[in-house]
Amino acid sequence: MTRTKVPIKKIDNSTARQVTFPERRRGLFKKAFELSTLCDAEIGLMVFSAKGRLFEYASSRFNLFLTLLSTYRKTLFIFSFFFTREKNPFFYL
Amino acid sequence: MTRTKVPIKKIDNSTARQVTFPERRRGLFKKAFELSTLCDAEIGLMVFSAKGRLFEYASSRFNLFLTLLSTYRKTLFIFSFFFTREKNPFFYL
DNA sequence: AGGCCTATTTATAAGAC
DNA sequence: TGTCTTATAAATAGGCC
Repeated sequence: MTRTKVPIKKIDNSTARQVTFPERRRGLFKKAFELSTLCDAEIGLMVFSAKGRLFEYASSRFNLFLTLLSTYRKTLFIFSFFFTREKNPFFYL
Repeated sequence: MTRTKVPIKKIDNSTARQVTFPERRRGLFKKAFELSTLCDAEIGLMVFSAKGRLFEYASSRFNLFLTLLSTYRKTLFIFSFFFTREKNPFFYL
């Protein structure tokens, strides 16, 4: 239920946190798509889960931007260690 | 008022579109902050207005990512021409 | 152009299964 | 664990100033 108001701080319970993550992630991506569509804006959005998994959204032209970024894969891979709490991040941009 | 349901397509009226943009942009950034905080996720979000103005949000560790990106300013500047409908974009990453 | 108001739509937390 | 439900919180469209 947003049957109850939830304070905006890290959810203590791990299970509850893992349930909330995909729900709100989906909501965020939907909002990004709507803003881009309604207002003719270009949007790039990257979300790393606590375990370092990457989810991304890009409006049409932004795909060019992400393509550009892929040029720097090795550098970004190094940086991935900063984004994850895992010692061996399982994603690769 | 969401007194009426709005179809998700480009808002025809320019004034209405310009009113909606900052409102939904604020909403999107808030959602990004909430997801990052609640679920311990790292988020990078870039929004270009139709005129090419940049708005961005980054959760804590993502600032390192944006710092990295600044290394490629010149390349991104060239790309800015793809993001904007203006001939002379007034932003510079 | 920007800030409040508020009816209505939308998002979502917790339950049920 | 995943899907569906539903009560409630949150976002927001259009008015008004």
